[in-house]
Amino acid sequence: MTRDGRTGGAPRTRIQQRNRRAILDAALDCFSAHGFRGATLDQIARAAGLSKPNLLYYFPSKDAMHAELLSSLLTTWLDPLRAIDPAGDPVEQILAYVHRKLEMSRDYPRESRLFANEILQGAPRFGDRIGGELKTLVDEKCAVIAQWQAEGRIAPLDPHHLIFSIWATTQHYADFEVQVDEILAQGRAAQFDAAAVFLDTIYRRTLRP
Amino acid sequence: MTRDGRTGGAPRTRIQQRNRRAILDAALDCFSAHGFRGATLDQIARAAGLSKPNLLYYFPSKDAMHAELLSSLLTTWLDPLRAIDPAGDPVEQILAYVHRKLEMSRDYPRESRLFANEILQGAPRFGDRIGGELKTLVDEKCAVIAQWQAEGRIAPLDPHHLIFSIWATTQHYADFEVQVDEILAQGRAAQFDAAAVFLDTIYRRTLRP
DNA sequence: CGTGATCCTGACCGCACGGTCAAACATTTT
DNA sequence: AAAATGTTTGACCGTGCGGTCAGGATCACG
Repeated sequence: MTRDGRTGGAPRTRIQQRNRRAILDAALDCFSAHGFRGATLDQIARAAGLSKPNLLYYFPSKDAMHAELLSSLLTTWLDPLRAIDPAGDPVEQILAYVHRKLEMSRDYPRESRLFANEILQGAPRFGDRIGGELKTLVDEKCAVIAQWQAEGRIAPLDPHHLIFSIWATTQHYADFEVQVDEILAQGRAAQFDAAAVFLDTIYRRTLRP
Repeated sequence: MTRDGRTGGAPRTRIQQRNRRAILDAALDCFSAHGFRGATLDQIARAAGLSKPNLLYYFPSKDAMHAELLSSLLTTWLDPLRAIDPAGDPVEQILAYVHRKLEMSRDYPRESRLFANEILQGAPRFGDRIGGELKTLVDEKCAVIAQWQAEGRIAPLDPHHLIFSIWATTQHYADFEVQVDEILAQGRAAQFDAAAVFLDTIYRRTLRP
């Protein structure tokens, strides 16, 4: 037994790296598609091409896999917001944020759904992370937006609700993918191109001072 | 044994009405909070104040409860969209739709989350209903919106994505309630008032020809 | 009051789940 | 080549799940 419980502990061997990666990828598939309780270890094991006990050789428990996924997700998930530059052009900064978020929905729909599943069910295993760094970052960026508004550089709008609307409209394409697919009879690429045009338009109109 | 499997079958006695109601209400609580697999019959039974076998006296299975909830949900869920009047004023019609949807998120958050849970996980027990009446209705209303645009009465925007954005922004307040609560430090009523103002503003700006 | 229909429950069943473990297998080190 | 370390697995365990059933309690009604 070599596994330590530490989340960030650098895996020593190549085989550990490969297997941990495979497990987390399979777990992401299952958790995002069926929720935490809906996903089973056997399912994850099969998807990862490993046996169930072998999964538990690399991770102490099902919760541990889920926790690691969520934990490593939050950071990258907030990066686009973090990248909003107070020194940049207000409208372009916010629009760039919209586009980055939309691209994340296109390129990482599983991560979006994992997140959505967790929040939907009351964030039972996420808890303080939301009230913590997320709220801090959001409040910080809202202050920037409020400042821009005070300078008359974008239209006055409740910054928090503006951010909510950006989250909602962009993540919708990942979280509700089956619905979107069913209603739009076209390929994913075309869907996202059209969505980009649409969101660009409405936020440009919305933000114009 | 008196129960027939029919979904619309009118319950004969008062006690049947009361208990079926209580069960469906408890089931809605559980399913919306934990997803289909996450909810257990014992949990639902406790919430309904009945014993587990008694639940299965009124419903043949857990799936049946879930199916009945979803089935009776879809109709009322689409009513606000159905109410869009081609003969009315375009901007006001669409804004009224936005407000109705937002009110549904405020007044029926459990239903919204039940729906979200189902779609998120690929609509495994919903299936053709989406491709059926939902798509039909949406396409119909999109045609109305396209007509309005052709007449120059509202701004040209992809109608499907417009509807997606309305769904996303309004349902967000129900589906991601814990996140919204955590970030906004205020009561629910104030949240929804602010959201109404915000959405009214952005869609007014967006739709103006 | 009696009697048939309806309503309710404790005890139980089979199964699948998360997790354990001892032992086999593989790889590296000495 | 053998010892030590690291990796994998089949078999197993306890629990909680959805669901069943025989029979008891309760009700509606003649």
